[in-house]
Amino acid sequence: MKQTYSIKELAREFAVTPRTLRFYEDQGLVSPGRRGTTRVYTDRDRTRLKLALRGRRLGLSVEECKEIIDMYDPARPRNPRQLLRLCEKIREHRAALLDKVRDIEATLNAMDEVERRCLEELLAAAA
Amino acid sequence: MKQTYSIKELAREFAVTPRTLRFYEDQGLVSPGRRGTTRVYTDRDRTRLKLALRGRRLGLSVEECKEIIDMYDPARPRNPRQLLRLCEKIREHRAALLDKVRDIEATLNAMDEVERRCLEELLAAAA
DNA sequence: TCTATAGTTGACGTGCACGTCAACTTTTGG
DNA sequence: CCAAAAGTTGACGTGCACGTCAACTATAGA
Repeated sequence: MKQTYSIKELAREFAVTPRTLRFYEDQGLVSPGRRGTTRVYTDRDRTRLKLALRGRRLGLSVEECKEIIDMYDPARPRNPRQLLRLCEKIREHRAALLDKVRDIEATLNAMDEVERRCLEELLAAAA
Repeated sequence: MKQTYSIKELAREFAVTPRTLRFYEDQGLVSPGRRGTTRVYTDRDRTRLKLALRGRRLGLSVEECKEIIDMYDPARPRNPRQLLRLCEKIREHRAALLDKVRDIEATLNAMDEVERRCLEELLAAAA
């Protein structure tokens, strides 16, 4: 459990370029500290990056990732009204993710069907 | 089961603009016929659109959607070598989709955790 | 101390996926 | 028959997510 990371380290770990990490900083997704002029990423930055990249892979925009991650940030203090809003948002996001799961399932089913026909044809060709 | 569709009809059905459908045609994703100069979409076009938009929602590029849809097209004749390639590709795509499912599951778990803490806090605030 | 390596800030470029006119033609309902 | 609605082809604009220099600075190891 290292506490800090260089930009190169995190870029390599997450298979992105330093440019991407600087871009995400511009967008307010992470705010690494500085040692002199050099960026120093904490575990919190690393976690936010991990979540952001996960969101990106699922097709979310950087802005959407930021909003969600900010909202879910456990360090953020909240009043009951905000907590209710958060619960609401969670339900929305969950629904959106379940929609995606349905898309994936539909695609997987279609792929199974194609594969089945594919194997059938191979069998017929082998005869 | 209508056989043909206007550009407006399909745009409305899939909640995109006609511009998008023309763009997809430029990219070779669909090739509707013409009645005079007006586009006439068939059920095949409609199916390809449905698959394409599903792919888009999952974060694929239009080009990727096209490749996959072309490859899976049942109307396409294939020799055994191509069939084997297709099976290979299906395995790849399936693996990619399962990766996405894992991302979604991880996100859902994180959301459950946030919701749990959220409800706890609400409970504490109510006391 | 000197050099190689890593890091920094601009600033401009790029590919993608459309949006947004404009100018025009075509089709359809009254 | 004629107006309104729908459709067409360019062509340029836009927002996003970085890529790609350039020019410079900081730092660490021999």
